[in-house]
Amino acid sequence: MKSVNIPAIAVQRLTLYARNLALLDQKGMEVVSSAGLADICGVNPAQIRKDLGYFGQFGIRGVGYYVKELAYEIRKILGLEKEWRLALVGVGNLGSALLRHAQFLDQSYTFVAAFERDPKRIGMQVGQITVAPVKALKRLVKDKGVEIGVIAIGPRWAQQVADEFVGAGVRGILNFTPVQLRCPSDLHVENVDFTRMLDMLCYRLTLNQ
Amino acid sequence: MKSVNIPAIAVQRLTLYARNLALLDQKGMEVVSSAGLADICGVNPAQIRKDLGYFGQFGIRGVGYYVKELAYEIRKILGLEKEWRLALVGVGNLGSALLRHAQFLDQSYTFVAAFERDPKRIGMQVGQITVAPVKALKRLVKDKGVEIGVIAIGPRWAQQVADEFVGAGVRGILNFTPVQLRCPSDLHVENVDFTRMLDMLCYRLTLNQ
DNA sequence: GTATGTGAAACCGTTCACAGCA
DNA sequence: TGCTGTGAACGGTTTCACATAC
Repeated sequence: MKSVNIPAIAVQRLTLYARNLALLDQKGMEVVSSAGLADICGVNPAQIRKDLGYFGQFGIRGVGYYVKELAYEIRKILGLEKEWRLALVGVGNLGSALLRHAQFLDQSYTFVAAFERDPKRIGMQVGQITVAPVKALKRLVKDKGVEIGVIAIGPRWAQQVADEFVGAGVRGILNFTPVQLRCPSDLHVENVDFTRMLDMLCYRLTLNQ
Repeated sequence: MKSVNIPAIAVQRLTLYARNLALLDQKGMEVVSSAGLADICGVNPAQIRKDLGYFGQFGIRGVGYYVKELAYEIRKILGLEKEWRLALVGVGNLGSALLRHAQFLDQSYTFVAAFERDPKRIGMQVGQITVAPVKALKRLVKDKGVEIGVIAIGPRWAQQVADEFVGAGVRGILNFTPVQLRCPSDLHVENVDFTRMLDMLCYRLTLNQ
């Protein structure tokens, strides 16, 4: 790995390459060139080579990249060759969908706890998990070694739940609310705000009439 | 509006400003400076002024921006001062959450139809909407003047559903599957892929030990 | 005095083009 | 020969700095 600062956008594309390499592997393709992968991903071939170049040399000149090998290397770069323990707050429609399908999406992610404010939902069984009260968050997060907190509630209590997660010692938060969380700088937050995506879609539709 | 090409990333930030201006308005704040808004949004003050500069002059020198007025102007720029009609495919956990809360999130968006492949779900009432079979998509999308299609199903049939939407004449797609849709270039697609967000979070956590 | 609007400068990311290697 | 890896050129975005206006 080089000492230059790696742009976040390059890492973002790495996740894109990972997805498409997994698909190519499923289809039985063994080797792919930067041009081939670039075509599938909708980017410039040189960009793929540059992005990979931040982390090492994974190809063979005159040949290309071995699909399985490159897929593995990227997963290793992204830190997906370990199991990440997640905890969810908010077992509504969205939260339930996450609980049920997380294992499906990637072997690396496992929900080990789920919390709710609504007393009616506490004790519910969703997938493998029993829904606990938010009061129990700090203890369970510590006991179960949760590393990533997922917030899938309405915007109103989002900040408070984030604070709870911080207090309990999680290192990252995946935030599904449209709220910008105020968090210590050593905590990593990724926001999934589809309402802003929708707004951008409308802008583009409005531009072209 | 100026004739220079407006960077997509500037529009993305516009949606951020819109969110925070709405919050400031709710709190009763009447005027805000680019420095004040920048602090809240976590960007550089000059960037806000530049971004706004692409679309016109909205501030008063020596004073700042009127919160309500700027919020309105940005909504107008984004094309949110009209009602957008959406149709959903996939009334699972995620889809149900969208149907129930869309009106909540912004007055501009209304779901006018919802579709399912699963016969068990057809005929279900979710919010104001009766779930219809995918077979009826083309007719209903045309009859109800749907402009934006929302795909919230598993990855397997995502491309096929996208093709249906294209055939039915929608102009934009909000895609919640991790599949990269192949669509005609005049159709606008926005992807909401939280699995990639999660991967990026893991990368950052892995970097800092 | 204060904060916007905007050219100019600095910075960063993308693409080119080719040396290097299988 | 063919494709990777990478310095250099290019283009675009961010930030600075100040003239301008309230």
